[in-house]
Amino acid sequence: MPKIVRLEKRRVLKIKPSAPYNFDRTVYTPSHFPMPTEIWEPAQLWAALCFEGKVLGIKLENLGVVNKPSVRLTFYSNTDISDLVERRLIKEIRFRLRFDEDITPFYDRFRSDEILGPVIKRMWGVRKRLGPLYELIICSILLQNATVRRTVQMMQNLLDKHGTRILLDDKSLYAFWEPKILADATESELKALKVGYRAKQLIRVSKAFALNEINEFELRKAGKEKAKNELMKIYGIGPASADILLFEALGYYNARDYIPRWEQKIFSRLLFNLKSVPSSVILNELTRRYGEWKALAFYYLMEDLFWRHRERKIDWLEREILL
DNA sequence: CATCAGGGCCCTG
DNA sequence: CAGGGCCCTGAT
Repeated sequence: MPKIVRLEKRRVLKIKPSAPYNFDRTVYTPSHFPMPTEIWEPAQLWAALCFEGKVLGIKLENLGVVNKPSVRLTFYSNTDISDLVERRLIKEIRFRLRFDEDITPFYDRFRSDEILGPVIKRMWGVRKRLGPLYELIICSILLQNATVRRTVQMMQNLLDKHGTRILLDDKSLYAFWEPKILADATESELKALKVGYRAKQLIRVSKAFALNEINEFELRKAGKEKAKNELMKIYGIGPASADILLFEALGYYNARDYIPRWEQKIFSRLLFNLKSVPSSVILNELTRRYGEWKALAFYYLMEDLFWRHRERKIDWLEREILL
């Protein structure tokens, strides 16, 4: 059982993101499996994070509208946070939530694309939020060769054992452990949490982070090819996971060179209105249409589909993908 | 009951 | 560069 911590409110501030900014569709991604590190409700997001070794809670509230965005940010913690750490934290949150990004070049270019155009209208102001590299690496390892259901279970087991459960308002959520914790764990200890052969990978990647052999901030500056190279050196990270990380942690909007089976089925429909098109053909079409924006375009298409499905069930998606 | 695939990756030949 | 094995679980 994890230690449970109730955090105290520390600081509130207001941020004005550049317009357009679609709060709900940026902070919540219905195609992703739910992470116990955060809870979303319309216009609100609660999140737990481990930042510079401290367990923190944050709450984001949407006070504006897409074309006149405004966000209230509240920090919670139990330890003192220096002004310097706080400034870095705010900077990091601005960065991850893409508050200051100009998304309009993407819209200008694809507004009249027959497939992406209508999607852009519905997804107006959506940014690709970036996630913490270490957490995303753990996620991608847990996703491999597993059903989503099992991935969720492995994640829960790990967080129950090694994470910190925090309470914010009436919400209960989990902050990740520091890499050092898993770096010092034994394989059999982790296997008890039902992660199977992934135990070895989890330990090795955690060691690399604990020893600062992988540094998220360095990788952000490294450039795409170098970053990809470094990521693929990690035991347990191959081409599929590297794509995810380049896009979701480092923000490369063209990082999409691999299509897993379940996404292949979806994009056969979205791009060709067919049941099964080879992934190589999908990839070529994606590149032909969207070039350097192909990963972001892919993301827009995918999330739009799942938002539509949320609002009004899409039969084939339910039947063929979500069982 | 057994068998198998599931949102890959590593290792071997 | 093709193919087997990997931990576990729920589906068949």
